[in-house]
Amino acid sequence: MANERKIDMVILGLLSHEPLTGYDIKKRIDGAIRFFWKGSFGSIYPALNAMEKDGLVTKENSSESGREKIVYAITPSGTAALTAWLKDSQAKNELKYETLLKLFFGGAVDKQATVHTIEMFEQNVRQELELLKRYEQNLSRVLEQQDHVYYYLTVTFGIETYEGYLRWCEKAKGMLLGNSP
Amino acid sequence: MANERKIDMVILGLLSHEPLTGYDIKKRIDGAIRFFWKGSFGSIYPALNAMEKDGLVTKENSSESGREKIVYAITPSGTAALTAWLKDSQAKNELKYETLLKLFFGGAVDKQATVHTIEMFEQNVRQELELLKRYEQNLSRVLEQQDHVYYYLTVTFGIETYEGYLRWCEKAKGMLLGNSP
DNA sequence: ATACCATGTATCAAAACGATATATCAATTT
DNA sequence: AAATTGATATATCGTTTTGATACATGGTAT
Repeated sequence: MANERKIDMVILGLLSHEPLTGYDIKKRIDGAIRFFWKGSFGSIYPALNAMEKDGLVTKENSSESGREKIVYAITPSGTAALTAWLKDSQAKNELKYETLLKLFFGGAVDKQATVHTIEMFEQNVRQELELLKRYEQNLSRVLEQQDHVYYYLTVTFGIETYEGYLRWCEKAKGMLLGNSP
Repeated sequence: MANERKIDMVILGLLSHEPLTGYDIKKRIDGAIRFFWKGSFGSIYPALNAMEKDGLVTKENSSESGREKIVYAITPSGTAALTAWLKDSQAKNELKYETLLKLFFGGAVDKQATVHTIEMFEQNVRQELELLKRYEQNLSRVLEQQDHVYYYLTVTFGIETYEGYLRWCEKAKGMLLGNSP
């Protein structure tokens, strides 16, 4: 049972649009993708090497423009692996929310500490939500263009959930501070 | 820079209420906690051993009722570690949504495949939401009791976000199937 | 009887994280 | 002109976590 590396699919998905370096891939993951996935150099570079050996991608040294770098491109075999994964509708969704963990065990400390944890969370959500809304505005203008729907939908997913987070934060703070009418 | 094991905090939090075996801890994590965190035997047992060596927990062989087992209890030192973590309002929240990943790269396959992926997600969310709502009903009756607020709030967090997920699923399916009026 | 499932502890390979090391190039500062 | 800074770029290392597996016991239903 080959324990399928998920990072492979992220990389293949990105390479299906254009050839990229490992560094490029990391930048893409830290961009729009970061709202629902992440990946580190420590997983990207080993994965690229393994996938090159397996024939899913090709590497090419390019020292033309500026400094030396290794540009990776997807192969037909890589495209096959990507589409096979995409066509499988089963997906594992997993969230690790340290904020919720601290809330769950909040009984061991004073309420103020837990409220503060929620406030930090709230602040971060507010910031990210603003960013997502800017993305949405820009994307809604080019929605007719091919494939932009998919990007757009991941953004609206973020907006929907983040707005839910903010509603919950208000309720949670009110309940902890005893503002029940 | 000791890379603080998060599983330690989950274990200490659970042990702060009552002594437990490793197996018990796993069951607790797979219960109410699974909506915002997870942990496997492969991390629980090694963590328990390490923490016993560090004096954060004590182990005691108990062969009294039925078969042999090892019951762990928290020490003052363990309580100190737990509260120190709880009082730090900074928290890392991270979600890995394979559903969203498949959506993001949906352009590489036919729309039906992506719609099906969303439908599978929707189905799962609907199931979990029902469960969460049952939890909420039961908890709302004992909300005055000590510490139940914290549990209750993690449940309402799940409800709020899951309801947002369902709203999004409708929108997403409509957009992909071209039901725009 | 025996089959089955929950209980219970433990380990292993593989995957991912997070930090760090190293080096080059471009832009800015001094 | 020289020095500094920050972005680019590749790579590795120890640690943590996952997911699977192994193994054994106790209770219960057939």
